[in-house]
Amino acid sequence: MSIEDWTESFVGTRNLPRNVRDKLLREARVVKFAKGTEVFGPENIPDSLMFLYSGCIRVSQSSESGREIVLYRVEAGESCVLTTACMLSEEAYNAEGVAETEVVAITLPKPSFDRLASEEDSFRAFVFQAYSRRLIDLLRVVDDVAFGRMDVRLAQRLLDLAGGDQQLKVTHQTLAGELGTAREVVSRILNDFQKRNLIGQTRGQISILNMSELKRLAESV
Amino acid sequence: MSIEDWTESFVGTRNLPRNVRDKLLREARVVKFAKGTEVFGPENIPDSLMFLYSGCIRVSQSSESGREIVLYRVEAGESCVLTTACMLSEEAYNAEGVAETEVVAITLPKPSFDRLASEEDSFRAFVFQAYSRRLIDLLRVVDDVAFGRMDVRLAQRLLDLAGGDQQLKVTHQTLAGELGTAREVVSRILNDFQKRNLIGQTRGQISILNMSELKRLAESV
DNA sequence: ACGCCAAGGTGACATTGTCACTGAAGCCTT
DNA sequence: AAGGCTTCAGTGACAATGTCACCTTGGCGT
Repeated sequence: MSIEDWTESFVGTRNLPRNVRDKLLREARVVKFAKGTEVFGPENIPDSLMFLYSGCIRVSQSSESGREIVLYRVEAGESCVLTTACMLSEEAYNAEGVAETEVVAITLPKPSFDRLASEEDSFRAFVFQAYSRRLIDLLRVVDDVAFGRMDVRLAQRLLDLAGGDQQLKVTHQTLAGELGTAREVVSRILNDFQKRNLIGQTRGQISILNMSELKRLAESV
Repeated sequence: MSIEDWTESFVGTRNLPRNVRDKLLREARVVKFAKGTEVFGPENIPDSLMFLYSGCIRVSQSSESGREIVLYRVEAGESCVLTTACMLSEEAYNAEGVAETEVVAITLPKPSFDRLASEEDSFRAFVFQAYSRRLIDLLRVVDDVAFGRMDVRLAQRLLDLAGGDQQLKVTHQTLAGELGTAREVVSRILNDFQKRNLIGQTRGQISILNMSELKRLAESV
């Protein structure tokens, strides 16, 4: 599929009438972000709605003390509502989105967005759904951070990031940033995992040795 | 203002044409909840959108282990979007809303909501704004829980709940539930506050003795 | 007066966060 | 190959927070 056909990629647009989609293709702009680039941040609030055509955006929040926590990831086909949320309610916030891979996004100017949200039920449902998903994501984060054990959360995140693989290239510091904790804590727990032969470690790399046991730990709520 | 005029109470409806408002008054239902009642919960998901005419709903999340944390409060004039969020994305969640005072709410059936969101810009903006506010609220909660010091958070919450007053009727357990921590932790910190003459305590009651110093502590991010 | 129950206190211990270091691995440059 | 730099990880001490078991107290109803 060529990028000209991006309306095909989103559940909110793929069922729209052909003429509406053609209009969208004219009105929207396609934007690319290199891996590692900031897509949005406290200093950099886009004034249009964004849809992710391809790639992955990591949305995280950071404290003054330098700690960081990953809130969720925006994947292809999803919409990034946090920027719009912030646009609407003019409160400060300190979340930022970083392109985790190369990212191709569609930005829709606010007037086009408004018209679409008003005229097209399926598009409006898509946007509401996007908001809802993020709310639920954040509920999950709150639950984890407030009530979860760090070793369990780390086990979960290892499995998530590995994505079925056994090898995993990630530093302790990065894992700490995923979970909103300190590197030392991650190191302690990983060393414990290693002693229990759940994982092996080399510099910047982790290999899962006992996936089933790690899963058991991750689910031992 | 009589309750017949509720469309006057919401920024999303008060500027609608008279005939639209009249239609709303016919379609919506007015619901009351007694203080302490569960407005929604994991077992009890309403299938309509709710607007709070009067009172206050405390939205909290609880863990299996019995701990609890207050996510935000829905005040009069606001909309409670979490229920809709959950309706849309059919994921489980364990947040619940409890009427903190007597509550009068307006429930709008989904078809009416859809029509309104489609036809009326100001109503749609109102709903988006409601979603946005909750997203921002949750970002704040994540920030506090992940990075905040408990004594600072407790000082903030005391001042919030006191609302300018000096006296405050609240138990340690309730405060723990506000912050997502354990009663013992609250007791420890309150005893520390007392030793420093910031507050006085009797059973079920706290009096703020040194408001300015408590504020200083609450803002010492 | 009595018993009951919710509210709160306490000490021991586990987990997590912070700080100040140290050591080690990889990657330059020469 | 040798040195030197930077990033990554390990460590011990301590502080903050969470958990557990158990105790005391205040207020209430009978």
